[in-house]
Amino acid sequence: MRPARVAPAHRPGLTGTMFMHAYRTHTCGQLRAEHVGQTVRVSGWVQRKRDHGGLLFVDLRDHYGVTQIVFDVSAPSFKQAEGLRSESVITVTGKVVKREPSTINPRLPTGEIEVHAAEIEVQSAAEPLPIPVYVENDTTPEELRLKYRFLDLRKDKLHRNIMLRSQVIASLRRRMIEQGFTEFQTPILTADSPEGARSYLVPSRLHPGKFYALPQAPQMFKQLLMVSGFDRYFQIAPCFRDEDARADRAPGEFYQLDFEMSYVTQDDVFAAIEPVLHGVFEEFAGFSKEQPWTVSAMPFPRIPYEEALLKYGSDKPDLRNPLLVSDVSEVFAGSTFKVFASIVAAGGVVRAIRAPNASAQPRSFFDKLNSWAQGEGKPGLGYIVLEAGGGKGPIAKFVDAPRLDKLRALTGAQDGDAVFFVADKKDAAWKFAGQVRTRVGQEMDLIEKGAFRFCWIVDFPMFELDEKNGNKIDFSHNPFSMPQGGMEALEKEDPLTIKAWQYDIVCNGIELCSGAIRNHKPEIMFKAFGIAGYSREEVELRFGGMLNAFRYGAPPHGGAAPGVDRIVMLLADEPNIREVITFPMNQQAMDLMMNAPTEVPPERLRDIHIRVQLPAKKAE
RNA sequence: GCGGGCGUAGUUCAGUUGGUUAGAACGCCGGCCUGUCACGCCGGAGGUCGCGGGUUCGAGUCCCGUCGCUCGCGCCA
Repeated sequence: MRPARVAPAHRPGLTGTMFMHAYRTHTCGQLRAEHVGQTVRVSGWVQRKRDHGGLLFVDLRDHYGVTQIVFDVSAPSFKQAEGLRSESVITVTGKVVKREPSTINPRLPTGEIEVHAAEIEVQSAAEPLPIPVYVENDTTPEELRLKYRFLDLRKDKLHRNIMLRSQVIASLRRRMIEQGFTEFQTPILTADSPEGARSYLVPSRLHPGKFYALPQAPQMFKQLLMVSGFDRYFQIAPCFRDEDARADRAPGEFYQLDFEMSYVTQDDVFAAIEPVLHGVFEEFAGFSKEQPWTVSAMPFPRIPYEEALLKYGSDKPDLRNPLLVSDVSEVFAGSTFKVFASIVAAGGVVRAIRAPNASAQPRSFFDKLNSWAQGEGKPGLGYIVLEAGGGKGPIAKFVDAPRLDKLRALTGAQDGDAVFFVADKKDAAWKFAGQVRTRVGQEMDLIEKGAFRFCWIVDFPMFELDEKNGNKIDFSHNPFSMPQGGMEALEKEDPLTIKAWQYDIVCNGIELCSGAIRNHKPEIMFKAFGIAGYSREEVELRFGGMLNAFRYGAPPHGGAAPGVDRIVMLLADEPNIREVITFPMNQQAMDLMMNAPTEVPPERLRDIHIRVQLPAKKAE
């Protein structure tokens, strides 16, 4: 890593050390052959010590690199150095010496030289470490890593991930400002929004019984900034949601590149953000990699929501996976394969995943997938292997020649391929077909490597049926999105067919960004909420602030919010989002290092008018 | 809330069909070592086998419960 700041150079002519900086003249990554002969002072952590009795080597590490320090038994500092434990912080003063050719370490940028220590000062002796800081193949349990995060962050990989994060955020800022966006801050203590995820609540001391909420996103504020005429807003915005964690979802808090633009159509939003994301991915595609990964060319492909569900079995398709899903219901409709035929007759569907050249796979390949499917709670995973113009496999005998031809036509399958089947009600079928697509792609090692594959998912439905609540119509995504077709569509069309100006960006199967053209017309909002079962009064009560703003001249506007943590996670090629967050909480939303959340003294609770009512303990 | 995986020394792990005093590596402590860069060699300390109960002559091992971590489902406008 190149030094971000330059340490004061050694001043020739000063032979003593009394005029030197107290801690360092150079960083541990800085010294080269050109410094040979200079007396320098370096400070850092004792990464490793190799004690030869009469000669002792210390790898001294700081943020910038590692320098080998040599202590000779004749030096007064030798005894002190011998007693050092790993990760102690020391300051060493000594002469830069060229290494003998045979002792040069080509793996270190500073490997041509070493510092012969004349003086040592121990700044901070380290106790024995609870977790190893410098080992290869680190398998320290995460619980301990999080508790001792300050040690964990010293490790090269995590240290570089966090530096990457900072650089990515700086790059995003620069690119947004270059596109004419202005950064704003918005409140952290704000009002609870009744829609969406669970909010974190903060009790008010001055207003007994009332609560602030931490923003799930600065959604309303950014729209209000548009109403205020600022035209192009962005913010690296902290967002707070009290929802359960996942590998790619940090509990509690995360960051979004939140932005909003006035007088724009969906295409304008795409044109604004695509170069930013494309640019930042191109810029950092080589992070920690032998070869930079390739990034989808602009414009990113646009896939309508319905098509994504059908062809990829997901609303966040991984385009690195070449497998596609197709609907083959008609192959089985009225066929002798009663299981599938009856599902189709009952309104269900049969979906097929073509696996090219899978006939070469051993029987165990299909058995393994079948038991995997059973493990997912499915009856199994049916398949047909196409060979010599016919079909093989457990269900092939139910598929006669004309139906087999139809299957080939619908899936594009040829001899040598296998086709897997998923039969179920429509929603369950696309979902599981997507899982099969992923699984088969992984098992056959078909997932493209070294690539960031982007796409837009567009035309999300405005409404959906909430089957858990008696088939009530509800917003399927964001209630503030503008329905395609506007008021006319709301008045005349079947709500379940109305699309919204709503879009996601997906990269390698991860939802990176979500956004919409907003509904800035109160009348259309009342109508949309009415369809979802909310009265005018309720809408007024819940969103009065924003509705009011829209009554005094609101520009048409829209935006989106790419997730910063996920961007960094993809660039760092980390499977877990905690690897790109400096001080993450664990899956239970606890900060193991700072010990949060924690109980507070009763007087603090009295201040904020809170009485704790703990859940009843389970009966023994 | 539900399901899968894991839980043995400071750390990573091994531990046979249930059978003597639970082992190894790294780390730690002590000693030796002048060219290492994962330095090497010798010695030593270090264990409520997550916790509770049960079966058994005998449990790290089998059974039940429970707790913790993690991955997933639910959840995530």
